[in-house]
Amino acid sequence: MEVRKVERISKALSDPSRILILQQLRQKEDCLYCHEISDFIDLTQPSISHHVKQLADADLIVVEKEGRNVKYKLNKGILNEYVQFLNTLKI
Amino acid sequence: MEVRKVERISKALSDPSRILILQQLRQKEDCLYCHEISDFIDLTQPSISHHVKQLADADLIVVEKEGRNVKYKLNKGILNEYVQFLNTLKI
DNA sequence: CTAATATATCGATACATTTCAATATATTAA
DNA sequence: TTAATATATTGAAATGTATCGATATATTAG
Repeated sequence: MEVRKVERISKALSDPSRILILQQLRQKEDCLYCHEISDFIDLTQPSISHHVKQLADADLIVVEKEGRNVKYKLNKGILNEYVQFLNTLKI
Repeated sequence: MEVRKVERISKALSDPSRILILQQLRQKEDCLYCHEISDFIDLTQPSISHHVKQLADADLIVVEKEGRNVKYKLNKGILNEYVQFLNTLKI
């Protein structure tokens, strides 16, 4: 994995709201709807949209449109690649 | 691992200079001296000191004084904990 | 087609981070 | 003890990020 990508993923993971979104994604068994996020994050809609974008730009989540709703899934592949990179740092 | 800690480690990992320091640490087989960092990072001494501090505050590196020199080691334990946290996001 | 709903984008402000020059501290050498 | 070396801290400028209100876009409902 390229350093630029590691940077971007790390930055995406460096915010409490975004970590919470990923944790809820796991709890919801990998299928979180956009409008559900405001249930557990006390920020305005544009702010939440911004955080989701960071996660999507880092490829940590996959965005799927369902009519006028948006659904997110965790991209386990990229998380695995990231973990693999971290493991290379441990010799 | 607590979310605050995940945040701090992620932030430490979100900068190219800091990633490079960790990579060189691995190459030097876990024993990098402070003054060696300027060989591969083109920043002033205070900037390098700042980056090293971020890594140390995140517990990613262990700092050891050797006379007037400072030596760094990777903290593999914390990296393992971080990876373990990331794995909990994948169900 | 029009109104309502869901999400994204824009522009501005507040806050955080990076970087540097200058300076401080700590250790060794002379 | 004084000078030299290694690293840390401070303060400031530049840049980046988070947040919000306002607005745009896209989809569905009526």
